[in-house]
Amino acid sequence: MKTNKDSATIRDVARLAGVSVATISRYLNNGSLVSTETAELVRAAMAELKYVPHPIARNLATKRTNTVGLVINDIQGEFFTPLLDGVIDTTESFNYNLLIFTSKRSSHHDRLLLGPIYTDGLLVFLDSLGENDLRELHEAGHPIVLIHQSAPAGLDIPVVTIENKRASFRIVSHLIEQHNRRRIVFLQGPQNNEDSYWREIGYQEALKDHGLEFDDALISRGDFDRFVAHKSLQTLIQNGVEFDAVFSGDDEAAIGVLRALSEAGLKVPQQISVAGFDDQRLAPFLNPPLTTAHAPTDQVGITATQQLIQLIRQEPTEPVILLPTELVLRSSCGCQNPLHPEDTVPIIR
Amino acid sequence: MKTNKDSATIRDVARLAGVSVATISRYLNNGSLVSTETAELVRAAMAELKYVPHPIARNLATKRTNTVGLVINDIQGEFFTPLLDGVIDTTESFNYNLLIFTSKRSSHHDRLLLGPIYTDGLLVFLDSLGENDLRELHEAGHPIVLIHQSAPAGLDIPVVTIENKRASFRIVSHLIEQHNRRRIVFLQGPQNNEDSYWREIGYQEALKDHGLEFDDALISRGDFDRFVAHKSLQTLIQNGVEFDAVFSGDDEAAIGVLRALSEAGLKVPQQISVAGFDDQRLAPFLNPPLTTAHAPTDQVGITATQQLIQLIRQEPTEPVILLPTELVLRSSCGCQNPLHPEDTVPIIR
DNA sequence: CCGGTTACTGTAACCGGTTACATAAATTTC
DNA sequence: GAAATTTATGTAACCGGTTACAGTAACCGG
Repeated sequence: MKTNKDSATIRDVARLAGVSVATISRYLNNGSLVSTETAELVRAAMAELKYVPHPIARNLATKRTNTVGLVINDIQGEFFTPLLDGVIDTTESFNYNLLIFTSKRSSHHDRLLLGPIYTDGLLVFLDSLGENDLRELHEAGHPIVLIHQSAPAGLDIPVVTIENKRASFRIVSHLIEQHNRRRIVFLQGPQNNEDSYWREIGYQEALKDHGLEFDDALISRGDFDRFVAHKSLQTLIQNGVEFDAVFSGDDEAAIGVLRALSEAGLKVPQQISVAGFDDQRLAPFLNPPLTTAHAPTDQVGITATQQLIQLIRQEPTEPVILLPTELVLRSSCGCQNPLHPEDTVPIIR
Repeated sequence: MKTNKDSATIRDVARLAGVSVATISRYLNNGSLVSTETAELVRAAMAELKYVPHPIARNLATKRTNTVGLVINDIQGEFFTPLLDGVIDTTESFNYNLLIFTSKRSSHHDRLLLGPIYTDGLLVFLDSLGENDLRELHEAGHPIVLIHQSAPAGLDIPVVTIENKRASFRIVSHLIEQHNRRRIVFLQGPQNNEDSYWREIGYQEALKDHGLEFDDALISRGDFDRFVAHKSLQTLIQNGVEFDAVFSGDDEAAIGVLRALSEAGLKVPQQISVAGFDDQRLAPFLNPPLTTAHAPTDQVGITATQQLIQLIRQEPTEPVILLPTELVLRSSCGCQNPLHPEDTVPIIR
């Protein structure tokens, strides 16, 4: 509509300033290459024309895009928002753009090849990318940082995730030491989920450390899903398996656990202690409020993005970063008096 | 590392196929322009070289980017995930990329000018963009769709939002008709928030429709914030204002309301009915489970993106789309028996 | 005063596509 | 069978930047 439909180009500026386009470009990219007087001319011309360099033309010429890509397949889920929040904060403060790729549809190979062209580097969440794609991108020299997933054998791709094992160890130890629990159910996450793997290791180590023997019958599937966890617990109860606590693998599964226990008439925490993992937004609102481990998901986003930018800039990076998790004691383990009505309507996370 | 460091260009393909670059380009963009035999040659050459067109070069030449931008300032908040989910689904199915802009930092004017170059169109959420920026972009002919915010006077920018007034009317009518409430508190959202504005109108119309008179003393601020709502309700109670229900404006504020009522020893829903708006993930987990209106946020994302793509393609669009909201009756209004323990550990949203 | 730096600047090729225009062959029209 | 049209293709300019290379002027040391 307006006359500024096509904005000024570098050649317009050059003409107005009476210099060559190379000089404008130099002024833009490294001011020190231009004399003070010329710089002033250029500045004036740019201002007059309201010149803004065309980033796409620049991308094409430099083969840099100033954009990082986030590859993720499941947008749902509580952790996504804080993760993205951290990523955005960091990309913004380094003046990078953020492009989101999801691999819901199997258009993988079309889009993946686009990735390296549209972005200077990729943040890859969980198993959003298969090993082959990962290997291919990495070997093509494209910077990648993995989130909540370790690198396939032989690929030195930096990883950022959370300290699952230690937190899991502490949760289980807490149930044993403070609440005198002896038969603690563990619900596994989805197949091949690394978070779940380490949580299970932490669980086992805590048992061992306290002289409790590992009982296979206490291990069941939760899939980080309330329905699956609900079903698993029902089965456990029906089969008459004895237990006095449930470590549900994550908070989402804890919802199903609490439900199943409630339906079976089992009191939490009086009869059964329950603990989750993640400290999702709704954890304090469960009944009773859920004891869990706080996963610093926003920090994961921040740290992973920082690592990626360092990688892009060819600065040194850490091969593996484990961010510390923090125990959050609420009522479901038995720590606080769950009869206080206020506890069920918390105002603070 | 590998030999494919620099991938094949259109000229490589042209050489191998023994045709001109223009022919390759034509084959790529409109197959019907090249003869069947030539097409076969081109196809073979492309396959042999594993040729993939360089999207950025294409962007530069065509001035189209196949990318839509989402401008949003608050990543936090429950509604963001479903919104984004809808946007991603839709951009993916139309083969568009998605670029996220946030305007946390006031680097507005640097980045905004980038917007139109990096993207073919913008989804603008709430008040992420000031009226001036909006006007400027719109007048420069850049496609925009507004989400949860109506267009500034004189700008015919399509809008997608939810049907606040009707849902609000139904909630309040429900409290009056089914639960015989007469003095219903309404907590306003943040200043100038349009959702809140229409919810308040709906509230007033429902009162009027049922012959109840509007009482200024029952209106207070909630700001869609649990702390603000908590404080407001405390004040109301201290001042001895009589009321028998609270419509908290949104679910987040309802948390503070429930807390304040619980602290004051007021029973929900026996003495006071409470209703929220949005149907956030945690609404069923509040105590008692919250009666609210379900906001179809994922649909908002889908619809807005569809509108934007239509706008980009110069197809006709709707000036305003109001998506229907749905009443979700739980216990906090008095509808279900809140003493059933299962109700406080729901397994279904 | 002369060869060697240093500081600026311009020319022009290049990044990898698209597309207006021109041309030649094939087809249709009368 | 000539003119008009259609179909297929090539040539080269263009999108808007960057940058290798070359050239000129000023500066420096001996």
